[in-house]
Amino acid sequence: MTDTFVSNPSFFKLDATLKRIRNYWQKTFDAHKKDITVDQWLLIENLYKHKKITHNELARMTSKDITTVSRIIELLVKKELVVREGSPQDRRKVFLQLTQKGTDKYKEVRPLVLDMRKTGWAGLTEQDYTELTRILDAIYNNIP
Amino acid sequence: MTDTFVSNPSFFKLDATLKRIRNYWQKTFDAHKKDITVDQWLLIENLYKHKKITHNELARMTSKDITTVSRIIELLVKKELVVREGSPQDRRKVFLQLTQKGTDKYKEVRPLVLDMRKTGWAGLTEQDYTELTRILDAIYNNIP
DNA sequence: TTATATTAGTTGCTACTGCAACTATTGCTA
DNA sequence: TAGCAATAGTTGCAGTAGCAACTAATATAA
Repeated sequence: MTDTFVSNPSFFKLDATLKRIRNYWQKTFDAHKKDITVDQWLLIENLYKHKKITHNELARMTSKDITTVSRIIELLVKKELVVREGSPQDRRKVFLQLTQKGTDKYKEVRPLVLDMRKTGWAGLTEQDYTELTRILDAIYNNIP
Repeated sequence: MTDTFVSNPSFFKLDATLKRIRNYWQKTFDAHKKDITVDQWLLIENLYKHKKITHNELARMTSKDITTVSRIIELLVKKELVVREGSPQDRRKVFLQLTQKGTDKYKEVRPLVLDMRKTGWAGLTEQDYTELTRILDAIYNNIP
């Protein structure tokens, strides 16, 4: 591997791309008055798929710090999109669930997200997707 | 492009990989007592390369908001790694430059960064790098 | 069974992000 | 040249990120 190669700013490119996507998503949510942030959406999406999970599990699934999840959930509870429910078996645990309003929000926002993903991948192939996944996974797993 | 494909969480994978890299870099900086954050490093790196630029130019180069750059620079000035110098030609502009201490910091930290890049790319080829760049650029340019 | 370790979650703190509103300065145009 | 638009930068605000220290509850080991 050449030195030029190693010096190249892949970190920067990842960061720039992600920011661009995040920005686009947020602007689209705002334009459609969805009253939601990108990260709030990510939590809702996972809660929809897994129905009833704890802060910890949600944190692992979303690659977020438990602290961060706890605070985003706080906001979602205030918006009445999520309810917290203590576990009777283990009183340390708190189960999270979408409310009806939360489920409705999911169904409202999901089409926007699908559209935006299509936009982002325009002109790219499934092969490209596989490659991207492979390379990102490799980098991820290289890091101690 | 299939629906399964579009539903796949590429955003999430990008985010997770970037967080992992960022975390690894920060922990390495801390372990070597470099007293610097990853984003502070990115600004220093660009100031080293471009010597004398404004907040605006630095923001464009790093894909950061001018606001963010302004505040990170504030911290770097406090650490005496950067000096601000008003432009006599255009009194709205402020030129930024590394101090000697800032230049020293750059030279101190740079080897760590090169090592970490090598670690991240272990087992991957230049071809992989080219592919990643191509795909990320395509996504970036697809976004309106 | 008591002491200790582990686990779940919250709170405090510092830093990065991005929008909106603001000041100061410069450029452009009627 | 007066008036307005554009540009550079800062400040206020809300949200995300992650570490450290904390509480509460559960699990484990002497």
